[in-house]
Amino acid sequence: MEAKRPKRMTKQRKIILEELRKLTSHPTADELYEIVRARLPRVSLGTVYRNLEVLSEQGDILKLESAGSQKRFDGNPEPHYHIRCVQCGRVGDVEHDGEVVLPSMEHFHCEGFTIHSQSLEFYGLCADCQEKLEAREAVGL
Amino acid sequence: MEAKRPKRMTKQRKIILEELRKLTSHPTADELYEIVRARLPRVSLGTVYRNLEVLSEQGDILKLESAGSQKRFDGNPEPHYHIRCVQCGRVGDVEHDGEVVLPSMEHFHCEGFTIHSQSLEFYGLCADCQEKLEAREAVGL
DNA sequence: GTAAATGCAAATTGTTTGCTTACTG
DNA sequence: CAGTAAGCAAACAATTTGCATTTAC
Repeated sequence: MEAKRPKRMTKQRKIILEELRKLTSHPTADELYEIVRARLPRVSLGTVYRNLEVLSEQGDILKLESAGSQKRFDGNPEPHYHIRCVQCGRVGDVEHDGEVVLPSMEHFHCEGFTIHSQSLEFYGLCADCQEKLEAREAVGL
Repeated sequence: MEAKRPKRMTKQRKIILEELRKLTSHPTADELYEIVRARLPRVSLGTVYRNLEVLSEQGDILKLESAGSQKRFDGNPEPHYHIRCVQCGRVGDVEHDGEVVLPSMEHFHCEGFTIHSQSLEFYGLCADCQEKLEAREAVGL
């Protein structure tokens, strides 16, 4: 049994992580690519994808796959709740007052699956989409 | 303001819905396409996609989205909980004993978003992936 | 020095769309 | 018989991969 070789902290990986940590916007890979390009003009989109994968495997960031067409990434690896705009796919962090008590996992079961975790997910509209919707309604749909 | 024209119940749409209703496996569009082809050899994958879209808009089925991977479809449109295999993406229905009480939505808030709904989602491993994992562990990873 | 990671481009995968023809209501 | 929907193929979008070269350790 061989030891797992260590991952290298390349300049690219470091900058990708730094830039993602600065954001609270849960960017997609290509959004982050555009940002990282300001500091690394020759970086490739493939490198961004590869690094986001490695960083999320290592638990340094979160990969959000819940819905929408593109994956989004969160520089804050601490478990927390997310809301997704059902219109455009944008993701936000959800705050809560007091402690959140989820129903105990023992009460749930599923034939053919081993349940490992559960999460509460929120859906709604982001301010932009909310605004667009109201503008359209004002005209009479 | 015009009335919405009714959707036609074509042979294809009917069979796609019937076959999806028979399944509890939450198939992907191409899995369902293969099944439907047994009854409609000349059906196209595009037709399956278009119909799954229409049927989910009408609330006849559920569209289960997961970013970056394949959409899955559920012939049971009643709200219920799902588990997703973190390895292969397969989806199962989660049963529960007693009533499920989720934390009240008033305790959650998110700057820049209007929260409309919340849902509990489960993650784990399907029997196949669990088995493969155990086989690999037995050899010493 | 060596394996891991990069940049680049091409390949894959899942899904959508344009267009002509067929068929439902 | 009007217009929705089908079939087919080509287009698209997001992500992944192969390979020669560079770089971290």
